[in-house]
Amino acid sequence: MPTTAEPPPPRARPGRRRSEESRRAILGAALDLVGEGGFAGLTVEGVAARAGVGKQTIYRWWPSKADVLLDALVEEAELRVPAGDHGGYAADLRAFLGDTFRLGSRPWVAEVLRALMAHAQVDPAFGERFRDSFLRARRDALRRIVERARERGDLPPRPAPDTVLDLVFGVLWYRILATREPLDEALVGELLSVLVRS
Amino acid sequence: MPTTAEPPPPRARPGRRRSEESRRAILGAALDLVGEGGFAGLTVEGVAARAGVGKQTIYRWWPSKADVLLDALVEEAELRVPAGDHGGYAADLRAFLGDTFRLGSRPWVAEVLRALMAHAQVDPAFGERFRDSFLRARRDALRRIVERARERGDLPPRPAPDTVLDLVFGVLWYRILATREPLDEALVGELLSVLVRS
Amino acid sequence: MPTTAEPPPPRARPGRRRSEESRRAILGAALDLVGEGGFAGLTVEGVAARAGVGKQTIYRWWPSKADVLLDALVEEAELRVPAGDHGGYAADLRAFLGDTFRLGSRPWVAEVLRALMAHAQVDPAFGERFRDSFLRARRDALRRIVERARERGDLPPRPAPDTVLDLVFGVLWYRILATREPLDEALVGELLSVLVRS
Amino acid sequence: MPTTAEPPPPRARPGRRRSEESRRAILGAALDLVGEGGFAGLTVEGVAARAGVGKQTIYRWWPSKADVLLDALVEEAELRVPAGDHGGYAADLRAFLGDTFRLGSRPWVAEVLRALMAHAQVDPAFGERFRDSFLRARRDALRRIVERARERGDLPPRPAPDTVLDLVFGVLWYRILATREPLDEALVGELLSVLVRS
DNA sequence: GGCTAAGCGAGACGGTACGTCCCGTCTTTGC
DNA sequence: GCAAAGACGGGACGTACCGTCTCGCTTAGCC
Repeated sequence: MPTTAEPPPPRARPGRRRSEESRRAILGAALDLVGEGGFAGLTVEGVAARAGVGKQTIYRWWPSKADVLLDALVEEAELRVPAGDHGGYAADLRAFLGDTFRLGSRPWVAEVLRALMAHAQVDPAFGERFRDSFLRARRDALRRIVERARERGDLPPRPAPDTVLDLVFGVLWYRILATREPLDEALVGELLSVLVRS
Repeated sequence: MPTTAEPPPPRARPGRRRSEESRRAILGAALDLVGEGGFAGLTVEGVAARAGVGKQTIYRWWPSKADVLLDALVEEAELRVPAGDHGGYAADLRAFLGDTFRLGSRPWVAEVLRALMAHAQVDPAFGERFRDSFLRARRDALRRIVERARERGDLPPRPAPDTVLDLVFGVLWYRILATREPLDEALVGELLSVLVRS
Repeated sequence: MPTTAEPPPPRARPGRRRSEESRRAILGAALDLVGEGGFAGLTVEGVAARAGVGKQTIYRWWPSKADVLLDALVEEAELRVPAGDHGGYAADLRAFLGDTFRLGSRPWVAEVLRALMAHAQVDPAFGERFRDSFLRARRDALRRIVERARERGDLPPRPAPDTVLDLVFGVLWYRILATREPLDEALVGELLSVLVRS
Repeated sequence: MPTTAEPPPPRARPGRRRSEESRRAILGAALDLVGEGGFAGLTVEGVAARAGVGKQTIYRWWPSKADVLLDALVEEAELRVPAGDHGGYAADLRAFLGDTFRLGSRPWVAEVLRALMAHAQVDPAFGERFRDSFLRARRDALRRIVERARERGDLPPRPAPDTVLDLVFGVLWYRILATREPLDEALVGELLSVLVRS
């Protein structure tokens, strides 16, 4: 008799359930503290104290304080992947860049992104998680746009699809991390001129 | 006849001179420790112990351990600015990218660059120093190449000079920090195709 | 029937309890180190290392290293207050002096007493604690003996009770701190001849 | 021909002479600092800075900062030994106690005495110097008085001469170090009643 | 209703590194 | 050769957080 695949029972364990209230308080406190003192001002002890929570509760659910922050970012910033179809490569790109830059222009988001990328360099385990979840999702969204253009025959022969991703995210992160210049409409135009060769 | 102002004699103060031996030992120890354990393994106490030096001697001459590392990088990697004239924009660019990528391909250099950029996000004061010295010098070198091309009439109308800088360094840093893919010859080709529009 | 007020239960707080093992290890390490290198050889770092304990655990429970040492002395030396009734002033005094001198003749006790009195001069806050707890308790014990003699009519008119305390403890401490001559039976006789005027 | 003993030439060494000005500035600065922050506030670096002097100059002439302080005390307090003859034991004692207590009642003197006795416990080498010079001189002064009384037949049979010294200096130091009660006329009376048995 | 099993706030624990203070020494220029 | 200046190796300070480990308590499913 073949065993049928069971849908995993969503909840059968005894014991107290995870506190939604604490979870929210922790994410909120993490954002608060990063906003106030940058990533250097974000400590597990500080989050616990601010959230009115025991440190153990944080360590129980997140492997590091950067993971807390990443969760907070995803939850708070409504990080939808904007890969909708706007009828053409240029229009799709413009929409993607507009959405992405608009998000990265909110100061606290930029601050959190800086903190995450910095921590990814220092904590290799988090670095892997960060690349494999957050960064990959962003790349995949843009890759879908490029792929769609290729299928349409919309895509210029150069630069190659992967280079498109490197150029777009390279400039984005470089401005956030290094020059701190705004992600503005002018930059969208420059990028489009490079990528679309109108 | 009035005496003309003399250039001030470079040294007249009393007191023991700064120890060149200690300075070198500190820079060497910093590179060693970063190589062994990443930036997380770099501590002022560790550097002092490894270099056979008092902690105060480090704090006396560098504002933070990241500044030590930056000095060590500049001194060790012979960071010459490769803006020589190769006869044309494409050739100049190719030379610059080759030099730069060759340097960034050495693993310990990449490790140090990651550490510095990460610390620049966490320590705002160091961030400013890092931007205003190291990053600016790199940008200026490339800017001179672009400028020379513009004077020659060699420069394509798009992308704009500043965008060139953002694209080149954006991709460079993005690969170092995020994707960790190699800075190889293929990337040089891709960049040239975008920037020169052959 | 109303319930009568109950004495508060001695422990209801959450959180891990203080480690008795660490407490003992700290006191023991403090005595060891003073024995080996005098008070100058007693450092918080040394105690922590020797006791296998974090420095914070010491700072959490004692305001200074001298307080650690005082606790260790009180605990280790079984500092009972020898104010038993031996039938008369002279006998009481003789018993008190014998007990006290016997204690102060143990080399490590003398070493600790020197360290405590010295630190009391250097650290005013500890000085106050030292006077108000340790020194006061010793004085009170002798004062009870003198008081009992006064009630019995046993007490000579001079010296006044407070002067008795000053003379006894004065000589005791002077020998410990200054001359370092032994606290021997001869001194007991001399003091008795002065205080009792037999 | 026998060589005649030459009187040592009082000054023949080459080089700059010891600066009297620096010496005075150092002693003054030491007293200032002890007055301001107790012995804990007395550091060699502090004295050097306050006196406008190099640290080496201090180390050249004094083995420890406590020796500086001792010199300052001796120089400043005009520590004459008051063993003049007043015609009888009681009168001599009264004069000695009066002089001594008057000196010890000046707050800065008491502070310095506390510091010296404390440091003598912590630094064994200084302890020996302190006992063999300062403390011994005080004891000798009182011993001369007692001796004179003995020769006159003025001295009571008890307490023994050495006990007299222990009692007097014991009470004196005990008040300075432990109880911090004033060295007043009442105490002189009490001591006389014990020592003279009028 | 009692039992077992989480999860919770609280907080003490062994550690590591921080940045500072001061030590006592050494080295330089200048008198 | 003494003096001021000041850098040097070293050691301890007291603090801040780390990540772990009990506590007493609460909240859930299960027999």
